[in-house]
Amino acid sequence: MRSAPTILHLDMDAFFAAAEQAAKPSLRGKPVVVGGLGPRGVVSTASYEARRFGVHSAMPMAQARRLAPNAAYLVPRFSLYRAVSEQVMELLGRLSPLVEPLSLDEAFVDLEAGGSAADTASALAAGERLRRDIRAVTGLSGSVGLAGSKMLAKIGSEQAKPDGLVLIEPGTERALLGPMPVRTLPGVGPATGDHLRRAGMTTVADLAEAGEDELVRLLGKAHGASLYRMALGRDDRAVVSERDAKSVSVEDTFDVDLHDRVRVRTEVDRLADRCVERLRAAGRSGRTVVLKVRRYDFSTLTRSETLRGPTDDPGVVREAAGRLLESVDTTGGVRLLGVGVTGLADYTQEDLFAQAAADESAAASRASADEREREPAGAESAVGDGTATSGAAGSGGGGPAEAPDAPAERRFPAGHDVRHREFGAGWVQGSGLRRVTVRFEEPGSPPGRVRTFWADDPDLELCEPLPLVPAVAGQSSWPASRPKLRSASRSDREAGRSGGSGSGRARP
DNA sequence: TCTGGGGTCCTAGGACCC
DNA sequence: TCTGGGGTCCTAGGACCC
Repeated sequence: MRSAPTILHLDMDAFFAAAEQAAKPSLRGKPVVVGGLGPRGVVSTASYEARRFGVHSAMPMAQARRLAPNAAYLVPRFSLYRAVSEQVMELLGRLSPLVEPLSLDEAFVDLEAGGSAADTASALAAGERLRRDIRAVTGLSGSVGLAGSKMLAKIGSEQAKPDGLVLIEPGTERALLGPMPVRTLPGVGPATGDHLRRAGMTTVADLAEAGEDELVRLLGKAHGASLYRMALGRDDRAVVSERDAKSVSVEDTFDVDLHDRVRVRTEVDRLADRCVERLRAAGRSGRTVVLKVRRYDFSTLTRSETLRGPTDDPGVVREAAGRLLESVDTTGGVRLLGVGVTGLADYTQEDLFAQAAADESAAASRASADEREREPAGAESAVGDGTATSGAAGSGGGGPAEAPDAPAERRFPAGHDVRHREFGAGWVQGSGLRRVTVRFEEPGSPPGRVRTFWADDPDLELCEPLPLVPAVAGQSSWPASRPKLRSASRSDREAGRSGGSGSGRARP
């Protein structure tokens, strides 16, 4: 607890949706929903316009479509959000070396450690200046909470939303928290909330009154004790930058439940490979392999195996995951599979035995891995205009790995940026039936017009997201414009492969 | 057409060791 | 040895967060 409100919490407003609206002028002021477009997708972020229809995060997409049929539905574009996030984090870094990112759109900043504020007036000034800078550099709005602790700074930014700033003066915490619902406190979710309500506690004041012993009895040692402290407004957690990841995992939910054991095993292998890719990219290795299985009835189980030493070998992880799969009953169908690695160490291969054993199987399996790179072609549409938006039905089993044997068709995912040789920059409003509908507009432009092309039109190229605000001299650069991004080279590859057949615009 | 994907932390029981 | 206790590792599951 500090006597001055020098802990800042920043939370970008409806981040993914707001970034899409900034990128697509025709969507500004309209309901926008970002999330998975497949049959089992959920909402990542809804714009404030969409929230008025009752759409919110984690809601099944199907329900969102019922509530807001005319909203624009877009898949997340993480390369765009990461680029904007880097701009924002760079601005935070100017306030203090002590910045703790919580996600792409959220962070704590220790203003005192940065020497940028030591009292209420200067903290307020820093917060307001930050909000102005964020808008100038990214075109987006963020909300700021300022307080003497992390918890209250976060509660402050929540209260400030959207596009505001709230400063909680140290000393006023208990009076402010008292009447609030218990769910306001971090760590109180649906289960704990119910638990407390059944015990007759609905407000933060109720918790403070109950006392620590009662809360520990109810919720367990760690949770009870920390909740009691929070209820009193006590929170001494420091802002910490640079936390090492403790696990790496990947998982896939399939459009249709998997029943074929062989197919399940194949998917586990692919997930193991993807997991190891990420592990290696982070320069780490891990000792415990975790398999996650969600069955047809949503029951979820995990099985884990700890190796003798850390590994980053795909063969070793595949085989461990495969062994774990043996112990799982999958009759009835599999909805989700996941493979993870924990017990991370910095990249050091200690287990030479495992390494040697793995090398053989890795070599064998790698040969077949290349065959499965393709993605399914399908019909999808970004705008809720009644167009069908089935997600890539494929031939039978469904799911992310399913690919038709038809000649490769270029994919134009709804919402992604494209460039046309004649018409310039735009984005994919819908695709399917070998056609692509593009709206030609970009961040600085007025709302643009729609045109439709054949999917194999050589004049049409998928491209990287554009900056949301034109670059200004002296301002931070646009991270996405750096050449290292993988997806750029990938779309080049795909474009190169589609040559041959005749081109020309379609006018359906 | 119910329910994503990537994480973190905590609990609890059993094994195993001293 | 009739009976104790603590510490650590492993495994499985659950709550929570964005």
